[in-house]
This record gives sequence, C-alpha cells and structure tokens, in this order.
Amino acid sequence: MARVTLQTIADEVGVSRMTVSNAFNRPDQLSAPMREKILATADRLGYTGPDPTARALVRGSTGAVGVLLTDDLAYGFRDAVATDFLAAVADELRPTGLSLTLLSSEGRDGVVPARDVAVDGVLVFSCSLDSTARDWLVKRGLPLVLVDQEPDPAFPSVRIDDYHGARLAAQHVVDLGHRRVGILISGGSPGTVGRLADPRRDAEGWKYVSRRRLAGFLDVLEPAGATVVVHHVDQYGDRVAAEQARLMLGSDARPTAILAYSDVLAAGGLRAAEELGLTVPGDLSVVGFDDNPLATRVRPELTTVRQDAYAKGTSAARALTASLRAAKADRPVEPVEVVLPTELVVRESSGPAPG
Amino acid sequence: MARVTLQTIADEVGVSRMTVSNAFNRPDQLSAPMREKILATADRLGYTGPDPTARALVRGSTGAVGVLLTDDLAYGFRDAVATDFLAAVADELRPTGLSLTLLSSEGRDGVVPARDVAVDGVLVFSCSLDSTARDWLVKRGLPLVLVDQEPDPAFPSVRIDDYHGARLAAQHVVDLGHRRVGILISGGSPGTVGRLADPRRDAEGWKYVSRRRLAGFLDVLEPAGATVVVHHVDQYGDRVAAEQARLMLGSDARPTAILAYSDVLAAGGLRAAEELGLTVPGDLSVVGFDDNPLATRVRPELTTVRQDAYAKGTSAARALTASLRAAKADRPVEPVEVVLPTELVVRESSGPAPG
DNA sequence: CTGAAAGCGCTAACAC
DNA sequence: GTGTTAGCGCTTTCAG
Repeated sequence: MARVTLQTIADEVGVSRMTVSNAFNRPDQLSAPMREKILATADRLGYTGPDPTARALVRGSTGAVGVLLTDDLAYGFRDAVATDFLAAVADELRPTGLSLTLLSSEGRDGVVPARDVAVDGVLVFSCSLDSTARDWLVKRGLPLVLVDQEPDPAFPSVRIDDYHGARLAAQHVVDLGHRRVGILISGGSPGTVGRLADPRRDAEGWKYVSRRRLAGFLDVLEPAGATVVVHHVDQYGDRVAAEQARLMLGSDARPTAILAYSDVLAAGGLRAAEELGLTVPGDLSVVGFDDNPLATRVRPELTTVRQDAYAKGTSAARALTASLRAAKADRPVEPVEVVLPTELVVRESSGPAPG
Repeated sequence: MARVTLQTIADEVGVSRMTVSNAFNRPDQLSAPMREKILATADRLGYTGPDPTARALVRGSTGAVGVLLTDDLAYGFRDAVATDFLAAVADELRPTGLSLTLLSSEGRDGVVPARDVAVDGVLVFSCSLDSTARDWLVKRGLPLVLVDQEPDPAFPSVRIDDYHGARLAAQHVVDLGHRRVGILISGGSPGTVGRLADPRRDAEGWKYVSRRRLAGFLDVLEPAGATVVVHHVDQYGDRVAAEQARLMLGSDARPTAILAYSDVLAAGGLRAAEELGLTVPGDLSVVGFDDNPLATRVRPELTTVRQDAYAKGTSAARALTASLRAAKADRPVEPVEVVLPTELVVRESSGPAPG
C-alpha cells in the first residue's frame, strides 16, 4: 500500500494539496466544515500529519538541537558532571519544545553524525582538540555554542574558570606545606598512559580543559619550588587512575599530595593510597576537581574544586536558543562568553604535609 | 550570499549535479581526477556535503532513533535507572552510527516531538498510559520498541518482570511476620497524592509498571491476611515520599513494613522513619525496588528487588535495530517479547516484624 | 477562503 | 564515466 501523503487526502476530499496543508498548519485559512472534513478523512486514511523530514526541508529547521559528545555517547549518561550539564540543557530547552539529539564525535560505516544528522544547532560539549566532528559542524555553518572548549570569537562560548580553579587547588596544597606533588591528569590521546617527561609540552595537543587545569596546577607549583610528577591517564575511570597513582606513590621520594584532574581520578588516588597503606590526609593529601557527587561519597570526603555543571548547561542552552533565533532572523549572533566561577571546597582529604 | 548546494558546485565545475552527488556518495562512479576536482571546488566554496535533511527526505531515513521519555526530559539524566538504560542503548547503538534523539512526551507551542521530529524509529521508554505521544508514534507507522509498557503484539517489547519482583518483595515481608504493610507507590496522574481508598480501582489508569508492581504486592499481601495501606506519590522524588510515609506511620495501627515502588521512594520511607524516631529494621522494615545505586548508599542499606536496567537497554536497542532493518527490507517485524528477571536482594532494611 | 506554480536540496534509475 | 528525468512530501508566495 502506497504511503499516505497530503496528496492522498487532497484527492480523496477533492481539494488541492494546499488546502489540506492549511488544514493542518493554518486552521484560520479555511472554513471550519472544510477543515473538519479534511481532518476526518486524514484520520480515516491513517494520515499522521505532515512528514517531519519534508517539512524540515522546506522550512529549513528540524525542531532538534544536537549535543556533540565524545565518541562514547554513553559517557553522557554515566558521568555525573555530564548528566548534570545535560539535565540543565533539557530543562532549559523544555519550554522551547526542541528535542535533544546526542551526537557521537566518531562515526561508523561512513556515517559522521556531525556531518550527516539534521539539527538546527549544536552544543559542542565534549570533544578533543583535533575533533573533525567539530570541524564539520563549523563548516556546516550551524549555530554552535562552545562548551568547555577553546574559545573562538566566532561562536558563543560557555565554560568554567578551570585555570583559576586549578590554581586554587595547587595553592591549597602549597599552603599546607606540600613540596612534592603528583598530578593525575587525563586529556591526551587514548593509549598514552604513564608519567610525562615534559608535561607542558606533552599537553599541547590536549583538550582545552585539561590544558587549562594542568597550566593552573603548574603555574602555582613551580614558582613555589615544588617537585612535580605528572601522570597521564587516558580514561575517565578511576581504575587506571589508581594504577598510575600507585606508580607515583611507589617511588622513593613519593609525593605528599596529589592534585587530580577530576574527582573520579582523585577517587583512584584514594584507592591507591588505601592499597599502599597510606592514610589520607595524614600521609597523603588528595584534591579532586568538579565537586562531583562522588566527592562526598568516598572516604575521606574529597577536598575539591567546585564547578556548577548545571549552571553551565543552563547558560549553554540559553546561548544556543539565542543563536537559533538570531540565525532565523538573519541577524548576526551576539557574542557571548560566559566564564563560570570555580571555588575550592575543603573537606577531609587534604591536610598539612607530613613530617 | 546564497546557500551553496550541489548545483552551485556543478555549475562551477561545469558538470551535472548528479556527478557532484556521486563524488560524495559513490566515489567509484566517476574518475579520480574528476572527483578530486569536484571535492576541491566544494571545499573552496565552503560546501559541506549533502544536506542531511534533503538526503533524509529522498532516502527515507534520518540516521537517528528516538527515545520517548516523560514530559520531563531531564529525568533521563537524573534517574539512575534511566541513565543506566540509556547508557546501554548508547553503547548498543554505537556500532550502528545512529544518533539518539530524546523526545519529550509533551510538546510546546504546538510542537509535539513524537509527531514532528524526524527519526527512523523510537524506543518508547517512559510515558504514561494515556500518552498521546505514544499514539502519534504508532500512527506514524514508525518502527517502535515498547520498553516497560503494556505489551502490544504489534511491536517488540522489552520489560522486566515487575509483577514477580513485587511478589518477591511482598512475600519477603510476609515471611518476616509483617501483617500491617504500607505501600508507597507512584504512577498515577500528577497532583494525586495521598492515601488511596480503593488501590486496585485507583490504579486502573496508571502506567503499566506501577500497575504491575502494585498488583504483585497486593496479590501476596491480601491472601496472607495483611492489613494494607496504599499511599500514592506523584513524583519520583523522595521528598513527597517521605511526607506520605510520615502520614502512614503516624496512624494508630502503623505499618511495620513499607513496600516501595522504587528505591527512591523507599529512601523517603527511611527518612520518615528516622524523623519519627523509628529504627529500621527494628521498628519498621522498608523494601525498595530497582536496586538503584542509591540502595547501597543509604543507611541502612536497602533490601530491594533488583532489575538490570542495562540489560534492558541492550535488548531494547537490539530489538529496535532489528525492526529498522526489517522495515528497510520491507519485511514484517519479528515479534520479540523480552521479559527480564527480577530478583530479591536482602540487605539491612528488612527484618522480623516487631512484637 | 482556495488553488496553481515554483521550488527546498537531494538521489534512484536509467540512458548516453 | 557522466547526464537526464523524475520525483521525495511539503510549504511559500501570490492569484483568484
């Protein structure tokens, strides 16, 4: 059986296709009885209303916005910071009626979501520096909002003050007297795990957030004369982090404090300490980042740098809807650059340097 | 400046539009030098490749599948069972290159996502019985998979054995000697909070999962001669649940056990008990449902009925991709009805009836 | 209030 | 290899 389209209904009722279209889209453009008749026929024939794709083609808008995530979409549901951010986006989008499409930065079978999926705009949330996915989005000329990305004057951007937050964390351990500090960081390419010979250089190709946090740590630690060891972890899991922390802590002049890229990695540090029989914060201080709910679930509770992922999501969604409106009205996008504050939260996992 | 399309490139290079299309879609259909030239020109003119919407229209597929959630999209990022399910869906979809579009069951401004957003198929995950959103999807004739919904032979369905799980929970408290039992349940319309006069009748319009769980509870409790009080909560939060539990526990012949629709509600029960100075499980047993990570985070740890939300997501996504393939090949959809087992997990929150 | 014309940007099928 | 034809299903003018 052939597909039911506007034309089918039009033929059946004996009017033009246009009148049927109007019956669905502009009720005031035709007589009530006519409209009734058309709607009834549509119903009888099993017509659901205008096809979304065809409508999108002619209208130039799809009713959905995308969020560009890493290659691992599930990350958006597993990581507390990501879910918090996305929940805010969903909340903020709710009154607009827009749907949310999760875009993986890596495609399969020649399908590249960033290039091939129809959306009206995209929140570039989580992708590495060399992301071709991001490049596609830019080339497509879609309204974009950069979240936690290297700012680009061409697009609104929303991020947190990672650099400052990292400085706060580093200053905290320096103030506590720590002079041998380990850094547990992620952000480089998958597969690169272990101690970094030249952290600043090594970090050059990393994603923005990682570079900023690392820079913040080092810019405080080095002037303070601290001995710094940096270990890179290529995953967000605390598993690999624990392993690297163990290596770090197994050396002769082991660090008395660990600064971690995230609370998840910090939790790995905690675990390593426990396995090695080190007490926290007696023998070792551990400072996380994000103030993930996890931070207060582990023992001891983590000293960490708080960010407000929900506020980030709200700002980002708002900036995107503004861009969408601007694009529709053919106005230039207003430049937006939101930098959300970060704040040190001192809990139980940090204390004076031993000895 | 006018938009760059296939035609723009074609004119510029001096070939037909079709050849340009082939350059992008079927590299083997034209000479290498020609292709080079076309691609170079496209690049120079800032052409990103075929427009997704136009391609979707002519190809009849969009590259995205939807998940129908409640009216509150953010729920999908906040509830642990939902995120677990969705993470599994994302993982399972990953090799297919399909994107995931979150559809709210309620629209705004005349936009109804279930009717107006272009997708190739939908996972009907979380919506109430009277969901018009679901009806739209059915009418559209989209490949659908029903998850935790009343099974319908027309569609593959995946769910857990809620009824059996609820029976296990009820039997557990009966075996422990409880004869006054409170039930904390959600699933009815928003706004209806409080004690139910006639639970079985009242539940008739509820969403499937709620009805099944309630039926499982009652089918064990009533034959056992227990006195049952049912309080309805209209949200997923433990806040309202605590309030209702307090009412329940404030009565003369207060229940010695509470069976909850979910761990979240059970946590509310725990809180109410604490506030009233009742010890758990000494004075009151509390049994949850889902085995949400929350279950082991609260104190005492919750006795609960475990479901495997991740497995549910995997099965659902698999069933959907199968339906998509069937639809594309114009084959009938193979009937699938997956019922995942539930299992009682006894922890610390349940014990013998007092006295 | 209704209809005719003119596409939106692209691709399947086939002819050259 | 490359071009032609014929739409996909709909909506935006604008004429009647």
